[in-house]
Amino acid sequence: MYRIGELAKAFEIKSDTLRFYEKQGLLAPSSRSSSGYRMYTEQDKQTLSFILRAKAVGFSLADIKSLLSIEVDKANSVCADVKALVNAKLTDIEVKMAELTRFHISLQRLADACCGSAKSAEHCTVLEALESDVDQVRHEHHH
Amino acid sequence: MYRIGELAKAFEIKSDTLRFYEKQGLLAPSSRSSSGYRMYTEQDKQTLSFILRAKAVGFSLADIKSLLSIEVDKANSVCADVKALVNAKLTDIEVKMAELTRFHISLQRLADACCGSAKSAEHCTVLEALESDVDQVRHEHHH
DNA sequence: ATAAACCTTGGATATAGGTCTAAGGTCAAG
DNA sequence: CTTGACCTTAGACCTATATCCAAGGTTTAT
Ligand SMILES: [Zn+2]
Ligand SMILES: [Zn+2]
Ligand SMILES: [Zn+2]
Ligand SMILES: [Zn+2]
Repeated sequence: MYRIGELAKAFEIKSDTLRFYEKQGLLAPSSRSSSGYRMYTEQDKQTLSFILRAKAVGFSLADIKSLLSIEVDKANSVCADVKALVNAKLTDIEVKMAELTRFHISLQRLADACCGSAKSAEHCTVLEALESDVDQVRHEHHH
Repeated sequence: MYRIGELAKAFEIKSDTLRFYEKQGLLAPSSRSSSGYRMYTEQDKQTLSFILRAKAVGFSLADIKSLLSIEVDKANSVCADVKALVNAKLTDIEVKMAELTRFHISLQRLADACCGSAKSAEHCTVLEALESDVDQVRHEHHH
């Protein structure tokens, strides 16, 4: 069992953030101590880890809540609902990954084309590489 | 040449957003009409496309500005600087992709394990699938 | 027994990224 | 030559996601 400050420190966030998540319905401690302290279990810690990872890849707190709420509501849901929600999130992720891949290709092409020397970048065609639709970027490089 | 409203409409954003990007130093129209209207070129349109794609994959406007500024500053930069910045962004992208992949695996595992039927999801172990570190999720599924 | 950490409610402030309003000027169509 | 769409600026306002602070009280650690 972790107290709020311990859990916060473990993830390098503030206690305030945990109270905030609680208010937002994302993560409530599994119990309170007799003196009223929030007591977080390993399970809570896992959930927090999930929340932070989801945030890191661009899900909003609302998105995350909807994922977490599957658990809460599952007594009242049917598998078809669960599966539909999960599949929707899978699609979101696939879209994000496709965009990232596209970006990576552009930037990689640029990095490859740039000599990386200490000479002026005057002719280094960054934006061309970034903006053009793949394939036809020419790098007859300078210097 | 596009007027602000035309360009905005083409990307389904507000004219306000374009003015905002201009104030933030992200994208200024190449010229103004005699009456002061912002006039955007094809090149500007390409840059906007770049900005929006970068945003869509989670780069902040500040990040994007730093990428765009390579172009602006390149007369004063050397290839080494350009390459360093680009490589840093490549690393960012790789990190995001790794996280997304991890997420995708978790969710996919869940989707696979869930029967998707109209029966109660009471035993559908969503959070277990989401939270556990890969590999050891057991789905001896219900019903 | 004192400090450090925690609790509460409630509100202020911050940052990012817009979105809207007010008060006016410009332009194309009928 | 009027109407309605579009433009200008400056600044107010909004949401999401926190972070901080106040005031007053309790608990835990040393
Ligand atoms: Zn170069
Ligand atoms: Zn070079
Ligand atoms: Zn199921
Ligand atoms: Zn099922």
